[in-house]
Amino acid sequence: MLEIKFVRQNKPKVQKALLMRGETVDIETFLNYDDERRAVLLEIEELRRRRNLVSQQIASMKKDGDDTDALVIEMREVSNKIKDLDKSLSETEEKIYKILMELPNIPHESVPIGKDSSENPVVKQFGKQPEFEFTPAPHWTLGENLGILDFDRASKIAGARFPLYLGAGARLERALINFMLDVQTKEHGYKEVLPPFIVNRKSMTGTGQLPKFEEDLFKLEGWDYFMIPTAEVPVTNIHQGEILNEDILPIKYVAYTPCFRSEAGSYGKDTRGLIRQHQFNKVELVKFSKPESSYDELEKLLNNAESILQRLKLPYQVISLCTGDLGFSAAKTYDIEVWMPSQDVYREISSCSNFESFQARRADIRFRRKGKKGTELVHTLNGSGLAVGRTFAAILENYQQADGTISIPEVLQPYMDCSSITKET
RNA sequence: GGAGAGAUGGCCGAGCUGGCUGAAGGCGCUCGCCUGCUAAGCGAGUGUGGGGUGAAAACUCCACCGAGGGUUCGAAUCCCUCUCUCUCCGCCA
Repeated sequence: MLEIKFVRQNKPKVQKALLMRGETVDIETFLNYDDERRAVLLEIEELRRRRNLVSQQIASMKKDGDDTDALVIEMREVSNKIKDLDKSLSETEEKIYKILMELPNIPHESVPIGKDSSENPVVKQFGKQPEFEFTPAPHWTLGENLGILDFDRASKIAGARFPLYLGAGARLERALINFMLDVQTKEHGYKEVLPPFIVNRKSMTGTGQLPKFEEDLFKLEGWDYFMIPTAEVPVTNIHQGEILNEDILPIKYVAYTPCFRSEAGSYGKDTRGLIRQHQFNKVELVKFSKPESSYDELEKLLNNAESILQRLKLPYQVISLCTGDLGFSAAKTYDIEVWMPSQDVYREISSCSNFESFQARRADIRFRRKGKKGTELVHTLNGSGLAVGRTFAAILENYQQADGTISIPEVLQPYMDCSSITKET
């Protein structure tokens, strides 16, 4: 959410930002509602002031035994007037709120301008793409042949787009989760949290999934509860409505959670394999930062996420999302894309964003500076560190051998108790 | 599922027979003072949001005592609905 005052005072800037995002929102109408709101507010406040004054007068007159009937009658009318105006005010505010909640964040000045994902520049690359003396198989073929993935049975249990890991596959998934958590907690100073996987409407609104993107979520029948699409939601909302102490910033959390997404509108895309599932595992990094250091924190967060791929020796590249491809709540986003040999393409495996005060304003997360009065909104950031299912897929594909077995990256071997996955493991 | 108790400022905690209570007191924090009796004492200050005037400092107004309604000239205080927390019973793990 943007601040209404900011929109009022920076109309050209907001309009330009929306245009660069390819959004069409009528700021003019919005600001007219705001004018209307303030005009009515002024009137209401004047009436309230008068009522407050006279009410006190009535109190003291009663104490003296004076007759107050005339004043009481007059105030009865004033109160009715206030009630009417209040109603019209809340109607106007409703309209303003609706627009405000669906207004996306302003991109940071360093975000490249572009219309869609085809214009996202690559900002760095790491690792060498493996060369195979055979045609590399896709991970679903490898996984099914080894008996560690079973999509047929998964669809029997739940349906399309659900994973079933078996044996060494289940162990590899768990090894990855533990490895990622260990690196982030032991080496990068993140605090591990294990949050609820179901959240209420307020939390979803706080991080920006609602009200605009309800169709992307799984909602619980008969409850105003939603399955989390990412740990970002419960973890960012840990500090919802709080005023934080300056000296505990930045706060760094890492959380493993399953994630649930309806994937509405993605029919026909990535129909095979682990890339696009209704349920997948993710280790998420979340930060709360002071405004002046949030972009430094974004770079560090990105590096922390990258370090997982570096240790797994998986080739990847980092792209900076351009204005037209930026997510609703983000001011700036880097995507990390891992090399997928079977498709000869880099696939998104992490998304690291700075939301600045956009989420903090919605979720009401502030901090207080020492020796200064008043509070300020914190900046929130998050990034995958990493999407586990996609990491699993990348390992299968990049580490596949001619005989269809998978060698295990060295750093994972202590977690796996083996150095390769064969049919026998 | 049944019975009861509660929700007040950064925190703790009064007020709840309606009217100088935006809210006592304490803690914390900030600034200043003092200091031979040392994690002390003294003094002052210290909520949030919104509006108006102003270049700004500032001044001023309105709202906020879990949320939303109601009663009333006037509500933290009375009534209703909802949410959450706690205790006891039942049930399940």
